[in-house]
Amino acid sequence: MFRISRITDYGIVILAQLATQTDDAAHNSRELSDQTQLPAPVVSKILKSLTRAGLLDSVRGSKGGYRLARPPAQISVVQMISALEGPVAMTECAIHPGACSMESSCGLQGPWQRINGAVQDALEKITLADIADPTANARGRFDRFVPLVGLDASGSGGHAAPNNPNSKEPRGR
Amino acid sequence: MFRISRITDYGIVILAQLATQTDDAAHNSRELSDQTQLPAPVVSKILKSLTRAGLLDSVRGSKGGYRLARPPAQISVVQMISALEGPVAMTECAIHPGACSMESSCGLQGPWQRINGAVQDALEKITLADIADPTANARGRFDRFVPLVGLDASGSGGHAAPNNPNSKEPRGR
DNA sequence: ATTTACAGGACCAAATTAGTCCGATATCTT
DNA sequence: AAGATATCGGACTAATTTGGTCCTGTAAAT
Repeated sequence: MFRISRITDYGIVILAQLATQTDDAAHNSRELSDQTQLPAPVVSKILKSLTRAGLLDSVRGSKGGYRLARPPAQISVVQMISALEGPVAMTECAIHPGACSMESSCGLQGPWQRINGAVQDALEKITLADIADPTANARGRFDRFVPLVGLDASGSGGHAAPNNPNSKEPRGR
Repeated sequence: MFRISRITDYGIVILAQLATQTDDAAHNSRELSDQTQLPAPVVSKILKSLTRAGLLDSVRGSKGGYRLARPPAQISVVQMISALEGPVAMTECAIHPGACSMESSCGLQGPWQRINGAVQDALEKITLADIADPTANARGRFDRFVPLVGLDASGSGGHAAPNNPNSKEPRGR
């Protein structure tokens, strides 16, 4: 666990797709659905969210579509996640002081704010430009090892491919 | 969103509680439930998971209970999260190469592994000793500002307090 | 005017998560 | 030896969240 949601996952795929387009034209929902192989209604929904969050500009009407609101290097992972699933907040108290009724007795708000800040810093440094850069994909791969407690074999799969009611085989994104 | 699960949240509270105990005695489930004000069955369940993951040692029978398996400084946030909700993996492909059927067409495994690594690094550096240290709580608070996209007012609350079917007021953890 | 495409939500089904409970086993006390 | 106290492991249910679809309205181009 500790995953981003599927919608966010898809959203980043879509953003990466848009980042690779060299022209400045608007790309419509159907086109992006074809390119990413993601279900059209889902793509549409995600594009709307990204637009509302200010990551995309939209053009209505015929010849309309979407384009990045700013250069890929200025769109961080934090922004992408925030756009699609709300602020990066590992706990309620990390960003909403006063929301938790136990706040007075539980002395963990401070630590959580620190932890959350550390995660945000890490995610802030990585941008859409890094993600969409094809050479970056090969670099940085398996270049570190982090021992995991409880890394059991129950990989449980799932989470990355859209549900396909007809086949047990995930058809992937 | 992008939250840890409630169980993990509780688990860290429990671990912090155990870390503050100065004696080397085993503390039982009921005692910890009283101290943390968390529902007894939930505390029990969490303690079992933490034991299975190797973060706690358990003692059976009368006078039995739980104690930390090692010093708080040697228990990182990554380990705590991993123990209760599986490995820290923002996407499937970040830790399970081959699990996603789109892996060949989607060029994002590399980036995701990097992103995941960055988050793990951040979470690795913070330990139970930091969390349980009362002076650390005051420090590190509001000492940074990270602009968030989409930080709307829909705080939506919730997630931090156990469900109480009888009262609409969350009774907190 | 018609066509194309975004905007915003309502809505349902499926999957996850939270929380409870039970029988079995191990250990201490008397 | 018997009884009391705790953990162990897992089954089970209810509530919440998420994923995904669809429908009505609005804006722009032809």
